[in-house]
Amino acid sequence: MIMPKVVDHEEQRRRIADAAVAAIGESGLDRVRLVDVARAADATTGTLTHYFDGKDALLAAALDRVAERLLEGMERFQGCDLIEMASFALPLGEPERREWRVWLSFWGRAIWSPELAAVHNRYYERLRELLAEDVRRAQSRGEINAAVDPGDAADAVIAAVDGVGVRASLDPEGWPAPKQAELLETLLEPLLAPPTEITPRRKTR
Amino acid sequence: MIMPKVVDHEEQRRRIADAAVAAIGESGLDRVRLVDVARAADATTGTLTHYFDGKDALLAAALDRVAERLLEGMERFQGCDLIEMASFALPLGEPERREWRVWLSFWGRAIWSPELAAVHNRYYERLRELLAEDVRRAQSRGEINAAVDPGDAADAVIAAVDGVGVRASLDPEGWPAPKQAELLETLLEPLLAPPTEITPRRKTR
Amino acid sequence: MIMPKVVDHEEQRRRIADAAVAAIGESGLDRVRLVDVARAADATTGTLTHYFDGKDALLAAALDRVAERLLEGMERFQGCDLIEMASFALPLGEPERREWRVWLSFWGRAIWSPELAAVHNRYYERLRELLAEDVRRAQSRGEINAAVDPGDAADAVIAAVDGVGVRASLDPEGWPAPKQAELLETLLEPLLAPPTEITPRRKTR
Amino acid sequence: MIMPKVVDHEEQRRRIADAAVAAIGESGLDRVRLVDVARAADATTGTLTHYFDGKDALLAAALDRVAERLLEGMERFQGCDLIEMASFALPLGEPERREWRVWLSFWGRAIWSPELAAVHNRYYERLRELLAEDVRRAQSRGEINAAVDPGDAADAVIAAVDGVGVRASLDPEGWPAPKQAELLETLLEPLLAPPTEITPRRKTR
DNA sequence: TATGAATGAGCATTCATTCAT
DNA sequence: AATGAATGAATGCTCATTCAT
Repeated sequence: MIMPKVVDHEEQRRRIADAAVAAIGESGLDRVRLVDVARAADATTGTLTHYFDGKDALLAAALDRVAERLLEGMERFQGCDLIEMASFALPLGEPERREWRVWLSFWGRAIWSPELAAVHNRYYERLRELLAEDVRRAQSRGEINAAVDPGDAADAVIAAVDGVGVRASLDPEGWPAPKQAELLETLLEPLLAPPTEITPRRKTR
Repeated sequence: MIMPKVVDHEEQRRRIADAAVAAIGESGLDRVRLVDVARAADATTGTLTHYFDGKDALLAAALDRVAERLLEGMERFQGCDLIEMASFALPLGEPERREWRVWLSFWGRAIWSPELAAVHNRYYERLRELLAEDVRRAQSRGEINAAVDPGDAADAVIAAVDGVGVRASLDPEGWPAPKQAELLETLLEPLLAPPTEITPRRKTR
Repeated sequence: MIMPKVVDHEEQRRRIADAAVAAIGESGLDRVRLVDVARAADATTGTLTHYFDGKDALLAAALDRVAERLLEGMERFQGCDLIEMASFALPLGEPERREWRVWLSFWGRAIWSPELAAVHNRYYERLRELLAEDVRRAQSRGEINAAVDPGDAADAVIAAVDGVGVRASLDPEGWPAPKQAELLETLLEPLLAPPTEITPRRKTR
Repeated sequence: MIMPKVVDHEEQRRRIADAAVAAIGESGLDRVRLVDVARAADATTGTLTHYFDGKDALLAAALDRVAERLLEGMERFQGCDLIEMASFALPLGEPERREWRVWLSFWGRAIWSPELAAVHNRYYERLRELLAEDVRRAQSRGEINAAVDPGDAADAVIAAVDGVGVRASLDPEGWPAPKQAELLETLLEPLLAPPTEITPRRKTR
């Protein structure tokens, strides 16, 4: 069987989009130029236009990649303790901080761009579903008060992670990993506590 | 007695910075041009450079103004119920949504600009202090469990507001005012609840 | 007798023109701004326009001042040995180097500006006259061969000084004072030598 | 064998630099705009930035070209009588006057720019070497007094040419070709005269 | 496919000049 | 006379996009 010499179009797109993420993480969304992306992808700007209809499309693809990876990260921790799982979405280490920088940069653009906003909302929907599923599972195991609406709980987790993540991203020095985790716990523990006579879980860390 | 020559320099700076906020709110931080600000300030670009050392300095001043106003907004509600007060910081109406758009746009830049990050962090510090004060007051009135650390509670409120605000800003249609308020309540109520028989556990660290 | 409160207009013009010379000497003719001159004159740009019709006129006045001072410098050494006198016009020390920088900067402009060229040529005429006078005097004292045309000799001195001065201005490190003086001597000594038995060759053309 | 892709990068740079020289010769160094150069090079300003890092770099390249051509001009006359050769470096005709205008304009800038000064000094060094070589040759033929130091003689020629050239450039009307040549002769003939019975005075310093 | 030369609109910035006080 | 706020034309530079090879 002869492998076609031509490159896999989709694979190339993904490769370039990843390069864009890297380039954005390097110099910021506002400052990134097409040549920066090209350089990061080991290609030329001309090549980029073969695969994307202009810069906006490329950036949208980059956002998509980030969202995809964030989601995959969450999926890996499915089944774990919910708060623990959520905390892994925080910018605890340098690689995560990097992804957060990119992710956060896109917020400011998404407000003005329906296309980017759509990517964000699609991601939030999937994440919410994923989390709600976990909540339901935990409730069936009696670990979370059954009175809590799984969707609401998921939204709460999302908001808590975003809120803590923003703060930590803007002041990385002031927010080392433990401090972030603690704040997340402070916010979510009462909500996701087991429906006992209210003995909140002991802190393990 | 100071006899100002012709114009009050500081007043002009403020006026122009406010115009910048308006312009950013109109077209977005990335797309705003100096002429847009000038137009909004009823001036020319040349005038802007009289008062600011270039575009970056002007944008930083704009961020300062937004932060100032957000803080002032919070101060107005001091003494009210904490959750109620916090909810007034959410993008519930169009004017607030506008401010949030600007505020949020700056996050993406602040990550790459120490100057902007400093403005943000300064604001967060002051906000935290203000909220912590309120928490202490509520505790002294017995409205909040005395075991809760006021600073931690303040951080929690900030994170919750930011988290909900981001979500609502990215999807204004999907997050009408009541839904925002509910999510905020879901997040904060257990934490800031009166010290019923259910004593939330003390923090160990 | 009442001294009028009003400033001496001419005196002010001179003061400002001198400030312009200083400012040019600081940052170069191309880069000097009106505000720089104003600052150097301890005035504001508005004041400058009271005394000069725009930047060009001010610069022309500055050139005039430099020429004036160069000429005055030469006059002080009148009567001395001609070569010695000429060498005092070279950029031997820092203050002279400074004047030369300004003077030289104007050459590039004078080429394109009849006004500035006129200042230069006027200065050259006066300098030539002054030098020719000295040559005549030296000839009458028998110190210079009488066959030499005083005007030609003056032109030769001017050219020699300019030629050496340019070289030294472009490479101050490579042309310390003694080296400049030597080259000037090499160029002028044979010409301005006493009328020894060696009759300088007759001009053929 | 090198197969140039599409255009010869260096060739293009030279073409543009030459266009810059032409543009400077047209309107002067101070007034020349990037668009003028672009127009002269039959290109756009954008193209210029492909080949040069901004205006300064382009101007420096232009200076380099002028120096190159001046040197080439001198090389063509190598072996001729030295004074005759030197006189060909003077602004005798319109094309030479043009080159001189450009060359002279750069003097005023080089004072403030180490980069430009370096170009000038490099050129002077090469020219000095070339002239000194010629002097040595003439000495071996007995045409120039062997007591004269070739390097010093070369410096003298350079200074004389520069001195006369400046004067002529500032007042082209007053300095027709013959007058320039005569002054040059007046300055250099005694120095470069054949070693007749008249021993040139020994250097004292 | 891929390259990179070329384009040119867009924009911040500079700065001489004007003018009301 | 002097100030300095305001103007706005001028211009270098950036960079996404196009296109011939």
